[in-house]
Amino acid sequence: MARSEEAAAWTYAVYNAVREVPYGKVTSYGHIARLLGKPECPRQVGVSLKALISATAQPDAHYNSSNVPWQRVINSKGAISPRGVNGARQQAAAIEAEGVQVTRGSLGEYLIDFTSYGWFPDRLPSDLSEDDEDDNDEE
DNA sequence: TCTTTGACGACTG
DNA sequence: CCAGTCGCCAAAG
Repeated sequence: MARSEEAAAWTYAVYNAVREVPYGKVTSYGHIARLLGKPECPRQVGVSLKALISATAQPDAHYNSSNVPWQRVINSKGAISPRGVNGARQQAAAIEAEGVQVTRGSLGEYLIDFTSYGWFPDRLPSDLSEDDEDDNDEE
């Protein structure tokens, strides 16, 4: 498959995986990458989420900022990635709205306690269903 | 067309 | 604990 198609497939896979993060829970870019079988590409997860279309621009898009819980993905340090004061603040507000406690670091970072809110399953719930077949080959 | 820059993260010194 | 390196690769300059 062509590179562009692979890129698109990866992006959709990221969106689908993020959709499985439960309400009120958070996970990391790296964990999403690991769940998708590409542990070396946490950065590409960020690239995909960055490309997520805003719900305001396209309310009916199959994937947009309102039907993909992008706010539940933070970095491995348990902090909302800086990227721009506005963006981080916006994400903090969105995740707090789900009841997740967000604290401020000494440098103004938004921190979330993985012990209380982390979601790090070994496999995606949607993949577990395929697992009840007797023989299947993983990816 | 080539170079830089990131919503990252594991590893090294 | 902090800083630098590397893998990855789509966008932006």
